[in-house]
Amino acid sequence: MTDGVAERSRPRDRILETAQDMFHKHGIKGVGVDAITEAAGTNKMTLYRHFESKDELIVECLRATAAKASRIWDEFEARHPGDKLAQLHAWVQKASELLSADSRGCDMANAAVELTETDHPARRVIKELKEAQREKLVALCRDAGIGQAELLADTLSLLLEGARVSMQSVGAEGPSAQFVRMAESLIASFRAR
Amino acid sequence: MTDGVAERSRPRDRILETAQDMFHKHGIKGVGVDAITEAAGTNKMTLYRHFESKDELIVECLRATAAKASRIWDEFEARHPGDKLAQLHAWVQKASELLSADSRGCDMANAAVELTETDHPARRVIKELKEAQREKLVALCRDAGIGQAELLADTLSLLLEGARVSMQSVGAEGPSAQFVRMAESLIASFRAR
DNA sequence: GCTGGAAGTTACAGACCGGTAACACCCTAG
DNA sequence: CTAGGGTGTTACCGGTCTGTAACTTCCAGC
Repeated sequence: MTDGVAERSRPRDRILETAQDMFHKHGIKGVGVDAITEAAGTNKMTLYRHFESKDELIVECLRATAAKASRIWDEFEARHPGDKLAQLHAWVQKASELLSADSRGCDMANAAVELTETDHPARRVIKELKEAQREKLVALCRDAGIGQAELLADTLSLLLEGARVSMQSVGAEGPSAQFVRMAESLIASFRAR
Repeated sequence: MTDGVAERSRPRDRILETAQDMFHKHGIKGVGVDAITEAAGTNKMTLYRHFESKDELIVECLRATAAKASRIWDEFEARHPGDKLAQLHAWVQKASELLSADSRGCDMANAAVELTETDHPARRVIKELKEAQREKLVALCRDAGIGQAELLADTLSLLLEGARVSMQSVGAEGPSAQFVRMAESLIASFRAR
């Protein structure tokens, strides 16, 4: 039973992809390595030949998520070359898509909640990605000609972060449903200053 | 070793209080019942005489958290009787205090992240509390004479929720540091309409 | 002082966890 | 054909998890 994600590709890739999916759906502590390897159509030994521990697998999953996120930013630039304001609106649009599905929120944020040990290796990756995202959004706001770029970027960040976690508590019909409206009106308001 | 929280009081209360504290610090799945009872200066049998399962203990902890939260709202009314706008500012102030400590965020939201089973008994409690909080904040905004009360309340909710989870990813010096500024300027902006 | 119930103690069941050892297998590169 | 690396299989280790059984101890109310 190769189960879903697991076509014929290299075991390492299958494990990584399956782990990302299962961590997202069931939480990191809610999934054992046995379950991952079984769903990936392989076995525990193979996992431990490619990853030296579950913690390292977690880190690698988060890195993969970070790489995916990075690609989205390239897409903004590719679709609206030079037009930073359009890219900012594209960011809002993309963010709202994350809220429409029944997604379980941001893998990074969720991992930060689950992995309470302050020295867990995953914490570095989480912090790095979140800071990179912040810098990108600040740059986008600044280059779009907005005065208080940092403040707008941080506000938008918190709104999205809040919307993604709120969905998990009260569902998509809660406060997160108003995200686009909030974000767009904020942008308009900052532009008017 | 009665350890911190556990003075001489009824075992049930000690267990409840200790569990709340440990769940908050180490996460729900990161703490076993043995560790809780030991820290509470009692033993596992006593725990299972008062709570029929760990899941029920979790639910009871969240209910206690909800009760605490409810008391805070009474405090707003007591300190600024009738003055809804002052109460709204008190809410912002209180919210910011939650961000200054090295707290691990909102127990409800964290539980929603950790307990991925959609039919987990705790989910009802989480949703109920979050919806109650939302209604209270909406009422506060409306009674403070703000036009788009729901939208302001939802925006403030998402900002706080986002700030509390952002702290866990990037620390208190990240975007969450600007929470008060964002909230106050939002309130001012909504009042001006 | 006696009694009854709450609390503590010890031991255990059964499952699952992360991680490893030893060995058989297959498939491809030379 | 052959050699060797990647993979699969089975069994296991030691630890931890929730939850229970059987028994003892303590203490307050009568």
